Amino acid sequence: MEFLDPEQQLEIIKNNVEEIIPENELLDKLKSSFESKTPLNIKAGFDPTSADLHLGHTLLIKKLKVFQDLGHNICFLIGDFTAKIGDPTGRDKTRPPLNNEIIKENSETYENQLFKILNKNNVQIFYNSNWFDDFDLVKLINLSSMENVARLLERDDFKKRYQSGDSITLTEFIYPLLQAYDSVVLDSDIELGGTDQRFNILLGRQIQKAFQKDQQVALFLPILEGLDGKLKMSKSYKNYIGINEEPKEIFGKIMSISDELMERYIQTLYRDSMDEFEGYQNPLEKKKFLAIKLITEYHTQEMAFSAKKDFEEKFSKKSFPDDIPVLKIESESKTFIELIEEFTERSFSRSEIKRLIKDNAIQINNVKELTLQFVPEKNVEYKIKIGKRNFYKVEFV
RNA sequence: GGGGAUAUGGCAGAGUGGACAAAUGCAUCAGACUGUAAAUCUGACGGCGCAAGCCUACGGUGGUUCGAAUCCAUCUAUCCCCA
Repeated sequence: MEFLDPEQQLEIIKNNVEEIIPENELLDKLKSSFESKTPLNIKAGFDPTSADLHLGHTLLIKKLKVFQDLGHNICFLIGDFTAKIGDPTGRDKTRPPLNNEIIKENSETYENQLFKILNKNNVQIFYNSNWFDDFDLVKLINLSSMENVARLLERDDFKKRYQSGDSITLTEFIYPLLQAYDSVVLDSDIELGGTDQRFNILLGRQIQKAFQKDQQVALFLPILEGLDGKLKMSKSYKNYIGINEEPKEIFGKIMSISDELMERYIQTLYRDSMDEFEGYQNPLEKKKFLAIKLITEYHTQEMAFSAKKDFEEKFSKKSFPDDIPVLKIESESKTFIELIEEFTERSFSRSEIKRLIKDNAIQINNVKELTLQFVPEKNVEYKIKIGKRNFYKVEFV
């Protein structure tokens, strides 16, 4: 395998990266890899705490792609064991542990999502249960002796929790050590992670040294904000866009972010192709373009445009979509509320339905002024819209 | 092991015997407006009832009281201090 000149590689790698620690070591590694014609091991780890990889993860995976294209070896670590403990990073509470089945299911979905971005070449996937499932106490104690409590407590998230009197369990202290040990097993040369992974990844260097291994270089990528514009994008905050999500959903979610947040998304997600966005003065058009670009990346361009069309029909023109199946509902001696309950499959409580009616949020065939006493005619197809996003076609029999 | 503090709705956080389905903020939902599922404004926001009202809810259980989120007992959980 022929490698690019190390200096050139470094230039490419540095793009859209927050920080590299230490940068000169990275160059050294690239140089020796170049001379010996052996690829570097690039580690990135994910805990399978959810089934979806989301846009936040893609920043990292795209960077892996960069390394892959440069000919290096990608070590994708699925933390199926560590997921059971829960990464305390950025937490203000102890994370609830996950059970084995969920972890297993999630792990399986990761691989195919991963290869939406990466090629299969030079990618190795590791599960850390392989070495942690029978990790014995002696080893654990030995590992624990390599770090001290004072340093752990200096970590910002632990410090805050400690000072405000919240609980920190001993297992959470162990987590960073395990992540660090992964680097030992994988002979990691470079570990990628969000800036919030600073502590964990740097601890990897320390532990590798203690095991008399070469130390990895830490490479930090920007953190993507969640849809709320406050917290980081994460499944557990329910503020994410998953790359496996329906195009319509992705489109909608993008349209729902604030104009301000859109700018920040463009900057973090498309820092390399900012110029494509420059032609758009109008925030509406810009947002649509962002949505199309994203959907095209993880689905197809065709789907992206159809999602756009769908959005415009539904929300701009407020027209009723065609592709809604007609539900047949037995309406004999049922009240309006009971009928709504039935065709919405109880997505609303009765009190909610009443409120919606009161707020004029339910419209039937474009009529909004409804009362609880409304009695539909039989054998007629009704177009029913509840709120902005729920459409039903119902025929009462 | 000893002493102390705390536990409230999706989250944060008031309330310390009746006026409490429980202030306020965030989140959520809806309406108006709009070039946006943006911003802004308005309203709703436990369940059941057309309604009067009823039921469930302030960590669990059991009491005191006409009446308890509020008082007492006990249990549980978390935190702090001492050892």
